[in-house]
Amino acid sequence: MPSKLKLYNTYNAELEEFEPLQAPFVGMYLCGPTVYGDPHLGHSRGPILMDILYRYLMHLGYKVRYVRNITDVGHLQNDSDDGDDKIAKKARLDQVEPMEIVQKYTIAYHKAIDKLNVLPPSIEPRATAHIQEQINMVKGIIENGYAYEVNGSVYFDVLKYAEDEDYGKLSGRKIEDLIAGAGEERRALEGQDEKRNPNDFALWKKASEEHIMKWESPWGIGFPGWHIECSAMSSKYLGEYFDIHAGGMDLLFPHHESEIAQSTACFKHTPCKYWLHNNMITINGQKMAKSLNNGILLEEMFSGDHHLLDKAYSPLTMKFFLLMAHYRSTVDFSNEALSAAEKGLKRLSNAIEKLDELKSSDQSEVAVEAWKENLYEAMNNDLNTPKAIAFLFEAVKWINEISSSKLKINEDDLKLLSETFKTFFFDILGLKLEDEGSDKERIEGLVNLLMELRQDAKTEKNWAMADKIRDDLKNLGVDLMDGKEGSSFKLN
RNA sequence: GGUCGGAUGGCCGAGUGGCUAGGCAGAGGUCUGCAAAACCUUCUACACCGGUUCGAAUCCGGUUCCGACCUCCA
Repeated sequence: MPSKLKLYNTYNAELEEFEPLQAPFVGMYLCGPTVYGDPHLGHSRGPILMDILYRYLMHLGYKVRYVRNITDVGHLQNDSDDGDDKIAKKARLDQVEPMEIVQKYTIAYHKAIDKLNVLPPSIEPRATAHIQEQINMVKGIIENGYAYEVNGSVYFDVLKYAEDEDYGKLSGRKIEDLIAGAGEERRALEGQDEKRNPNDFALWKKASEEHIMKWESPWGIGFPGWHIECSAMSSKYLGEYFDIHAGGMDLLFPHHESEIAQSTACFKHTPCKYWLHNNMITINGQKMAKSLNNGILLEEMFSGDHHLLDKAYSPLTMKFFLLMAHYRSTVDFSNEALSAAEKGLKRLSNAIEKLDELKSSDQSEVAVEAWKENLYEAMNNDLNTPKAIAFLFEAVKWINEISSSKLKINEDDLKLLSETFKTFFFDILGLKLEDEGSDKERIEGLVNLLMELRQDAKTEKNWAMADKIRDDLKNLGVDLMDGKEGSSFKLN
């Protein structure tokens, strides 16, 4: 292998060579979804990024433990809310148990994510199943003097922490700016009067009477602060210092910054070595927001049932589309861009299907070895999937030319080309050939029969009949193509 | 307002001091009864203004525009 994997570490704001703490083992953590609603586009990018990383690390021979949590302790509903637990609130509206909501949307999340051919994580812990771990961590932080209790709530003492540690390093913020930015409005917000400093954040919150999801703790009945769950679960399953922690850029501050502070306050060192952050998704150039009425659920994307979508886009089209952009760039969804991805993926898929039928020659006019190195080089350069895909398209051109005998390749090169192409397509990028349905064989037989009839018509120069067969089949979603060696067909 | 990131051809998107990114769309051609597919060829580019340099889309400064975060919550 010519180069080593390099990842952009947000923590140091630079590209760094990836060195596992304890090779060949790698531990990685992704902040998972809050399961109080149907999964939308924004829920897909993190898992897809991590899926690529997970697959690639395993491909490189690492033994990876991948932890992706389910946040099932919701808190506030949204910015206009009044302090109820997010999940509990919805539960009351729907007259069901909170865990029923959690169950429903966890399943919805899995269903949608599975369609993207994303591998399941090694461990998928739930926040509600780790309350004790969270309490223990809060205790540890209090013992170390970085948190204080007020009226049954526990807050992290940011100023105290900032005296000893570099608070704000991850998100590039200075504590002075944060203090200066604390305006009047903040004081009006719930719980602010209990804090010593507006920047302090809750580790444990006292639960009100109506609050449904609550637990006993040394500080009374309450529920954990948001940030602590990831710290508690990642340290439990990956250790107090692990390799990779990832999430969306929107989580950089305050969530990840707080995780670092909590872990450092509790364990005396940062939680992990590499921080990866994927950029956000926009739709027609605008961010996805309820107020803009442009939020798209994953199921809506797959069914096409949304006012901004011209048609349905398959899960793999969507995955491929996301992979055509680098994970640290924003990616803009539009019908035009999605259909471009759809056609591009088809081009790759067609090439894969041709791969096994290629004939080798004695000589080779293709630099397969260098091409393979380019592919790895692209992946090693901070998982540059768009570049890797560009190289796959280069190979598509070769495959097509070899197929039409315009280019020669010898047996060894063909084998290498085929193996490498398939490895990247299936194993590393996690793509699949789109399912053409279970009746495939029967359809093939039927279409072959019609093609024979059409061939007879053509022999008799009965063009009207030949065209009728072709056109009617096209209306049924079967495209006929006449080639030198007879006709072939493709299902749409 | 603060912090950070971005602005590439009709669309999407890599790249980076001198060498074709790639996909989609467009144009011409090969093939074909016609068409499609495939292949070949090809057009459109680096927001704006200065500067550094033999040379800048790439580095530096400024301008404009866009995005994320900057509160409780997730």
